[in-house]
Amino acid sequence: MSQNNDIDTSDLYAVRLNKLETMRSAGFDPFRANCEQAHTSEQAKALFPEGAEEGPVVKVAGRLKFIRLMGKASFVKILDRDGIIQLYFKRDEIGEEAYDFFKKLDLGDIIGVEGPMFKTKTGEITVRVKAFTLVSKALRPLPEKFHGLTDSEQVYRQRYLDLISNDDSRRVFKTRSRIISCIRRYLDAHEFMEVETPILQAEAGGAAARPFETYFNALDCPFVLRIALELYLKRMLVGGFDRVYEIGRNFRNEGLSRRHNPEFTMLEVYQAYSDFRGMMKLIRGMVQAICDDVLGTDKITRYDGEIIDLGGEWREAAYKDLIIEYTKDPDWFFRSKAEKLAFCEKDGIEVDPEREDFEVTNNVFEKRIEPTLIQPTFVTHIPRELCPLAKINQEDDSVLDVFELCINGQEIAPAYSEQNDPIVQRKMFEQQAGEEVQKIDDDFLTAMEHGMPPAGGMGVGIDRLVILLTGVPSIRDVILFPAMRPDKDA
RNA sequence: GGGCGGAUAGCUCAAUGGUAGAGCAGUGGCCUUUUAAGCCAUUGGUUCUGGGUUCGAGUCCCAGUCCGCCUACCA
Repeated sequence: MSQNNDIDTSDLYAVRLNKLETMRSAGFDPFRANCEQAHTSEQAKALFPEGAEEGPVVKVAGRLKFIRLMGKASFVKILDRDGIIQLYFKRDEIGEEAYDFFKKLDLGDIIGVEGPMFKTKTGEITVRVKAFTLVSKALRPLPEKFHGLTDSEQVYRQRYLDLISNDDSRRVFKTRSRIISCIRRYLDAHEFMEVETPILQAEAGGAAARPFETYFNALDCPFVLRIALELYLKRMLVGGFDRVYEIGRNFRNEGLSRRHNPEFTMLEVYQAYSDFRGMMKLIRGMVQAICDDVLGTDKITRYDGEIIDLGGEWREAAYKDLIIEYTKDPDWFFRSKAEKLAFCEKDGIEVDPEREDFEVTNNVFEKRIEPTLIQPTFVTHIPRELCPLAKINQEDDSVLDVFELCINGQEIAPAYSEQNDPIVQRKMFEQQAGEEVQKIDDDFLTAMEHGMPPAGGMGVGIDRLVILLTGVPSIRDVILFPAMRPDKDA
């Protein structure tokens, strides 16, 4: 085994490529087709007998994250899907040739090892390596071992590097996955059925948002990516699948922000013979199940240190009461638009004066009230203009039988007693259509004319729920590959 | 779309308008229980791109690219 001495030792890639060629020319394959991982780092540690000095033989595998080479013996740490485990390589255990090979390994290389476990003098469970193999050579260096990767652009574009080097990022995405499986378990246990509806649609319905446009070649017509799940799931109610849900991606061709990614994951749930009150129980039960099964606590610490208490009953507050409380004006809803605009101006809330009266009020809600709703709050009795798909309240026809669940200063889940009167539904759509909000979906109305059972329905923004439950500040922290401009250098 | 901020070694970061540095990583050596291991030596730069001001620009000015934050759009 002779190394090429002409290589530039400052070129990290060239140095590693040279090592790789040296191995290959010595007949060693640095990229194995397989490697037995009999135990993960956590499984191995769990096998260690309480109070003992020595443990059983384990086979673990993972990526080299730390190397502490001390002459004729070394400690290293490898990372696998469960975390980190320390390995001890000793020349007298594995022989001089193997030890020399070990010393050539680089941070980032993936190895498999076998050996009995022991405890170091500081009590750390460690594998005493008897045999090992390099199973995949890393040709590029890892990010800085202490600070990890912080350059946000690289974190998003090369998320794998973020996951390798930042523990908290690993925690967040594992938690996200567990939250979603917990939601499925919860809904399945409540006899809901998971369905899949079209993402490619001729018309974007169920919400008012600008869709992404595409073209369906075989049908020779323009198509869009869905902006909501709602209208197809309600067709399921008509079809007799009276408890359905879908967890899927929605696409909205709009701006990006700390709370918005153009593709985002929605859960929508529909339960026939229920209503928005039933949805309250469902969402609270679901979130508290996640607290129990995934988080092990119902107190969430936000990135700014504030505690959110998800336990017990949740506050209920009527939209109008919140507005009156904030504006300190009991007659707010009898004021003219001009008076409301004057209030906004005085309060520093930017509003387009062309907006409808109810939109001016809703601006006050979104800008001034919603951000203050940190503790879970069901906002009820929302003005009818704000949603064309919900039932109108029987006592007060200016409001809807709906709630918007706000936690962490964000809207987490809106829920309705779903509109099932096709005549009223058409009228509501037509009123909206005047404001060029959404096109009337005649197929949907036809379905409803066949009779849709009374039902409660709810949409849960999964990304925002994960933001809340993991305590991170931005939606980009909970989406593996957030939307970004293509990298020209790539 | 608008405002503000950022971009320097593979990574994390320094550098009054005056010779571009440190730590980690790398390379060579020492070290048989380390914990961001330690010690000695050492390689590594189109300072995002393009213009301009200046005797002299990483630093000042203009334009652009990308990223972040705020804002706007967003039921």
